[in-house]
Amino acid sequence: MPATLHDVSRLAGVSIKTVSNVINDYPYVSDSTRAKVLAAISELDYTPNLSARSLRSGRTNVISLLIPELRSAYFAELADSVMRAASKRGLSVLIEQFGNDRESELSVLRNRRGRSVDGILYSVLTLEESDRDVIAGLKAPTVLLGDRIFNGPTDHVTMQNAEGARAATSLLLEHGRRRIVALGSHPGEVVGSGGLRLAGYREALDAAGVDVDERLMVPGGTWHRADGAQAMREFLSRDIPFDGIVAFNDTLALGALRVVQERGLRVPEDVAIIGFDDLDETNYSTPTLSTIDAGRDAIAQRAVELLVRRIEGADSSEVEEVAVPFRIIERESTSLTRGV
Amino acid sequence: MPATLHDVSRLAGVSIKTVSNVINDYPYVSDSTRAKVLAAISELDYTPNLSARSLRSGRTNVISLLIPELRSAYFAELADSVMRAASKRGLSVLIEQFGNDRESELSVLRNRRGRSVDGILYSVLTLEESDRDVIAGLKAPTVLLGDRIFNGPTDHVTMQNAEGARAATSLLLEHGRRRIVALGSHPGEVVGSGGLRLAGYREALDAAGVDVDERLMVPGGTWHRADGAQAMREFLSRDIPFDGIVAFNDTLALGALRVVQERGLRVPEDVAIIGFDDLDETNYSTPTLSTIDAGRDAIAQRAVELLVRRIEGADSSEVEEVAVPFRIIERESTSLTRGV
DNA sequence: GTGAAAGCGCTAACAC
DNA sequence: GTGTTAGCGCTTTCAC
Repeated sequence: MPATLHDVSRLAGVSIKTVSNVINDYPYVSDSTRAKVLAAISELDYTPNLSARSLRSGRTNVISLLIPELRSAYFAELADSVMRAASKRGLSVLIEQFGNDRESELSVLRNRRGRSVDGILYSVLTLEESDRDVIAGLKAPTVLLGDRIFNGPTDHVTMQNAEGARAATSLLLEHGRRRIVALGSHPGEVVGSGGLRLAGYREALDAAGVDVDERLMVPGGTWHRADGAQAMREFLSRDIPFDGIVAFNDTLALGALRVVQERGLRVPEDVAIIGFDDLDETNYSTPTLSTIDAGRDAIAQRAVELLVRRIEGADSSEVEEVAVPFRIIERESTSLTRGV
Repeated sequence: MPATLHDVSRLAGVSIKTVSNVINDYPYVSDSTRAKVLAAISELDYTPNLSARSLRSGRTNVISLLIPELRSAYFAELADSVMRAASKRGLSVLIEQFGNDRESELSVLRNRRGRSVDGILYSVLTLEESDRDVIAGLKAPTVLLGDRIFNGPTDHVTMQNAEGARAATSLLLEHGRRRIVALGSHPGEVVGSGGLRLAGYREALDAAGVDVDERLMVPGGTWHRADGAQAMREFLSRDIPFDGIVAFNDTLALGALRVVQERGLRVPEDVAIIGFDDLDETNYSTPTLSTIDAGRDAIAQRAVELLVRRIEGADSSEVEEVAVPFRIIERESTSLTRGV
């Protein structure tokens, strides 16, 4: 039976309010009273009951992070960033996974009901602008991450997908590559990270006056390593000439890297490869992987910041759209080939 | 202002108790009453206030998972397994990271106080048997994971470290390797995954009548990829002959793999490598990595099961020590070398 | 089958 | 500076 405020107040010989004052750092408590109370707290090993506090205050100090899956390195690193940012503000993070298909994503959104969190960070995977009512129906302030829904009902933090992909593609072009595979595009997709990155790829080719060959746009399933490997195997079997790969995330790139080398092609000499996300791992592949750092850490920080603002309610201003800057990181998989 | 039970009862024209009965599937409610109540709930978009429910019931339906860091693939995969197991039992998981050193681990344990969770799964990194009072001081039923504390104050689920490492080493021995590096050992460590795996390594060598060479025991820092790479660079600079590596986790193995290949050594021809953990990624390295599947998924399931038993309080029996079985998974990094 | 009412532990308005 | 007290929304005992 854990001790309550009441127990503490009795032991310290003061009222319950005084104990509460001490706990909440209310300044006007005499030093001697404070000492008595602290002694009682420590003797009883008292800890506040957070459920009671939440009930009373209407705040839980917990936020939810909705992501497709934690096993993906990108989301693990994102979750880590979010937890650090949240912890600075005294918030805990409850992670909820929804998998990789639209049905389970919808179902998690609909069934989570008011899970008694103060706010929600939701990394959209498959939903679209037309699903905005599902998002508006969430029972807590929400900030969207990801790139499928713009002008949604809530604040939104995103990365510069098109610009990043454009820079990645331009880098390969500068290195003299002309037959560049876009790995991870989904046929006909215009929104979402895939669609936007594909647009950036096209822009770069156009700007350089290089023909766009639809056969070089290789779909990448759910962007896992196996998808990258599988897609490249299939692509290689079609004997289409190529000398570079812009992969739409690092995991795809690493899968492709493996397959390309398996076939005896050298990276970067025969095929230059660049990914997207700057996962820890890209520093340790053979060769190390060039990539776009899309600003995952900044995204987490801005998102938590915006969410806290909404939670505090101090700010009922216009919905914000924030795009954080990206950085191009060149490593071995594209190096030493300038001017070829 | 969210609707309360009271609002619902008023709209449905019944008492608050009846609404509560409907929500909690109490059987003796007439169909017509139930229908009225459900209609009111849906009209008001009512969701129970979990804080109030927790305050009243003393249960939060949340468990904490304490791990060193989510960015490590192993812990991301473990967290995923735990969340799935927990979700089957209606529990949410609050992940708390404590980093990689003893001080922060202790500090998180001490300061988390009664964070109002029903139970705690704690993956021990640096604490030892002598720290058992810190663990006993946790304010909720706890199940330990990992391999530093046996005969602790709580249930404990572990993997077969020594047996797994022994099997891994034996595999290389069977392939004719005699100069096998133990990567990730910490000098003088006897407890913990590192100490146990090193013991298994020694056992295998002894059983095969192969001399143990202390110079082949290479420390691996915090078992990250960079540690594996760094340790192997240093080891290679010392020109000690070797033909195999038993790495104490997959991440170390992947870091080592990279460095070994960088130096022009062929895997598995010149150096056979085997890891530990069966990370998703080991299927996609070049070459694919042989490894020990230590049963991460089974560990998560058993741990949640044990924790739930303690939470329900139905069972105050003896503390349990559970070791889940392991599996050896042979891939390219050790293949084609039998009998060399 | 349904209703009235107590109380979980805390915070904060208000009184002294 | 400190004490009293109402009430957050829910579950549950006990009447009816």
